[in-house]
Formats: sequence, C-alpha cells, structure tokens
Amino acid sequence: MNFQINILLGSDVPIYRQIVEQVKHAVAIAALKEGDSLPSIRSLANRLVVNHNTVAKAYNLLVAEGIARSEKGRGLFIATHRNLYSKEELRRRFNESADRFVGDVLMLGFKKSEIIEGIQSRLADVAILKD
Amino acid sequence: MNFQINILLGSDVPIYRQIVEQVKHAVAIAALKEGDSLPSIRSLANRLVVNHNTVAKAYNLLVAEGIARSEKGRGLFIATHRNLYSKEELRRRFNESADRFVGDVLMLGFKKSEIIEGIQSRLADVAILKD
Amino acid sequence: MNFQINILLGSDVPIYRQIVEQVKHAVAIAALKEGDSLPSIRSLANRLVVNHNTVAKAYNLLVAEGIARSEKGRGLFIATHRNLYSKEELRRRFNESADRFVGDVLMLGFKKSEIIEGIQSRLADVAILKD
Amino acid sequence: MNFQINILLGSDVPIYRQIVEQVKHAVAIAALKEGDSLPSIRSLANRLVVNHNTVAKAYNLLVAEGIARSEKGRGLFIATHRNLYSKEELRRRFNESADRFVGDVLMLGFKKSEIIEGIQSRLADVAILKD
DNA sequence: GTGGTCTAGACCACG
DNA sequence: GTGGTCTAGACCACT
Repeated sequence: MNFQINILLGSDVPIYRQIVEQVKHAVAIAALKEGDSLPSIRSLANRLVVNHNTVAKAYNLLVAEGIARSEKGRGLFIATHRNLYSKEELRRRFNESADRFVGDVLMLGFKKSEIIEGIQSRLADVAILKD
Repeated sequence: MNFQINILLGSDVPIYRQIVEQVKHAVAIAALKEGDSLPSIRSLANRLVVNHNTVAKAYNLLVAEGIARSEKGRGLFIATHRNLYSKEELRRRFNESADRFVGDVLMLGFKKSEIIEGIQSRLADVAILKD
Repeated sequence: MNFQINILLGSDVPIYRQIVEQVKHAVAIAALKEGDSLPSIRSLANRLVVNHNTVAKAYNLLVAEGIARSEKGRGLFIATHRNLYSKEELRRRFNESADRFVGDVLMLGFKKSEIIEGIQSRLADVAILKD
Repeated sequence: MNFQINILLGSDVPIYRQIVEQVKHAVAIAALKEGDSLPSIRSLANRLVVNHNTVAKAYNLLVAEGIARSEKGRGLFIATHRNLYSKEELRRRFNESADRFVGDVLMLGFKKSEIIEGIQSRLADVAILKD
C-alpha cells in the first residue's frame, strides 16, 4: 500500500486535521481505495510521535465524514469513494489558499517568475501524483 | 485612496490575520504605497465592529514585519521597503508558504498543471508589479 | 534549570518587554538552551501576578523573533538558532541599538572611554559564549 | 554656541524627552553654560518639524527640573549648573542601558569583539565630546 | 493541562 | 485626536 502520512509539528494546521486531509488526499488520488485498511490508532500515534487521542480524533472525523468506516475489533477501513467537495467549493478553497500564498511571497519580495519556478520545484518533490 | 478592508466573522482564519493579509495584499498590488497612512486603530475597529485590540494586534504584526511603521500620536504608515530577511530565511519562508499551499490544494485533489495555472491566474491580478 | 524571571512593576519599561529581555538574556548566557521549555503562559502570569495576556504578548514576540517556537497544547520551547535577518538588517538593528545606547549614556555624561569599559565589563558576564 | 539638537522621529523615546536629555547633555559637557539662551519654542519647533506643544512640554520640564529658567518675554536661559544625578543613579542607568543593548545585539548573533568595535565606530561619529 | 483569539473597558503618553 | 499597555474574563482548539 503506497500510502504515507507525514505531519508537520510546527504547522498552524492542527495535527488531527493534517491526518484527515492526508487520508482524504490519498483517497482522492486513489492511493487508498475502498476496503483498504488504515493503520491502528496506536501504531500511527507511535509512528508520528503524537498523542493517541490526536489520531483518534482524526479517525473519528474520517468516520463522521463517511470517508472511513470502523469495524469493531478489526480496525478502520476506507468507505466507498464519494466526491468530497462541490466544484465551486473546490475553486473557492483553491483561491483562498492561492491568495494567501501569493500575498505572503510577494511581500517577501519574490517575483512572479520566481514564484512559478518555486512552486514547480516544490511540486517536483511530491512523489505520488497523477499528472 | 482605493483601499478597503473587509472581514469575515466566523471564518477559521482569525480576524487580525485577515486584516494583516488584506493590508499586505493592498501593498502588493500597490493600492497602498510608501508613506500612505492606515486607518486609525479605533476607527478601523469601529468600522469592522471588532475590538480595538484586535486591530492593534494586526497593526503590530505589520510593524514587526517591517511593512508599516508606527508614529506615536500620529498614526500608522506604510514603511519604506527594506530587505529584512536573510537569503536562507527568505527561502525558508517561501518553502514554508509554498509547501502549505501545495499541501492544501493537493489534498483538495488538484493536479500539478491545474495548480500552476491557478497560481498564474491569481498572479495576473498583480500585473502592476515587478516582473 | 537555573532560569528565573523577575519584573519591576512601575518601571517605565513595559512588563512584556522585561520578560522578553530576560528570556533573551537567559539565552545569551546559555541559561536557556535549544529545546528548553519556557514556563507556561498562565503559570508565569500567576507567578508574576500579571495578566496572562501580558505574558502571551511577550511570548509572541519571542516567537516572532525566532527565539522561541510554540507548540499548541504543549508549550513554548527555545528554538534552534537560525539566521533570520539579512546582513543589512543586522547592521541596521545593531546601529539602532548602539545609537540608542550611546545616546542614552552620553546624555548621562559618560565619556567615550568609560562607555567602552562599561560595555566590556557587562560583556564579561557572558564569558561562556562565543568569541 | 556649539549646541545642537537632533531628534529621531522613529525612536521609542518621546520627542520631548529627547529634547530634555539633549539639553541636559549639553549642560553636562558644558556646551551650554549658565546664562546661555535656548532657542525660542516656535523657532525650535520649526527647525525640528515638530508640534510646538512638544517643545513647550520639554521646556516646561527643564524649568521644573531647575535646569533652565524662563524670563518673561525674553526667553529661556540655562540656570546654575548642578549635578543632575547621583553616582549610584548614574551607574544604575548606565547598566540598565548597557544590559539591554548587550542582550539585543548578542541575540542578533554579534560577537563580543564585533560589539566593542561597533560601539567604537558609532562613538567616533559623535562630534563634540571631551575624551 | 497547553496556547490562541477576542471582548470590554481602563489608563497613559504623545501631538 | 493618535497608538501603547494592561486587566479581567471569556471561549476555543489541541494534546
């Protein structure tokens, strides 16, 4: 299973949301498919060196959102894939993120060409991606 | 002066950050230029219907980042641009912003090509500026 | 951990700055090292008998200057040192600090030689450190 | 009369205190002697490009501290010279300023030798000084 | 428990 | 009028 979770401790986005979003992303790019199992709470908490309550919170959210389902005593499994957001919602979120990014780096003094190049370079580092 | 601040209450991004980002954006698109004055803390607080400390916090941040300068008893003004950060720090901050952005939008399911296009489109807005 | 903060109420230098300066000083003389935790906002506020927001403001400044890093729900820690500022900015800040200091003590009537001697004597305290 | 006042607008020490301290300093180094006249409020305010109330406040303080005396319709004159501070007070103030300066620049990463050199260089720029 | 955000309201210093 | 500091107390998110 080519599925991996990495968290940033210093980030402003909480750890449990990082986990949720990374699972969502893995589902979106089909790195995780229906029926695939997720690591156990304790093993993942152990691996990420975070409190197991944090992982539990993320898993609860995934279940609440219908992305995963829990089977008592067996673990967590990916549920049927559904489209998670509407097109408009996706575009709105994209623009929100993009505008913050652009504002930040423009104020740092980066030029347009440098911004494009920089993004391309960071994208190149990302391993598993369609396109 | 065609400069306006609007905030979204109930957003997950704190009010003071919304203010900071909008001022940054205004500077980036040259709606605010060196020497321009910002609305007074209390008048802006009044207009946005938030507490004046919230505006003060935003303004403090702008001062800390070298974007504005404060003159006691006179008000806040857009500062002359100076190269505050070292090359490494600039790169670090760029990567931090870029990784956050890339992480966010990849999780939303956008593809590399879409991300590049999206950024280019958002950058078009700031055509007035360098590069 | 031989680290203690004491404040003078009624001083003309604000409480939050006293805290910032004492933490900086502790780091300078290596009484605080990378990874060391700072007292929690509320416990320090309690101990100093000041409002927790005042401590929070001091801690925010330390984070902004890259001296500390905050981990939500865990506490504040001394950050790894990084070269935050550009050469020009470092020089500018040095000169700013130096000019303020020189101005202050010249106005007190100290002579050049006394100033140099005085600084050397204060620097002796931080003998543990570089150079 | 080799007496000059220069103010820093961006400083954290208020303009009126800068004026007071510079007059005190001039008295301390005998650039101003008993009976010397000070510039008129309006002329000084004009020269420094500050509000004349600010100059008036400074002059009031100088009179209140017994450093100057006002003669109605004629202007302000330096009063008899007295020692302004006790030795202990002077030393305490020196150390306070020195410690803040040292703390600041050490945190900026400057080394002891650089600090001494830097101070010497800034002192060299100061024009009128005994020693 | 931790830090982060916000409000309401006060007082001060400066111009 | 301006910004700066501080208090008291609330609520939230995270671990």
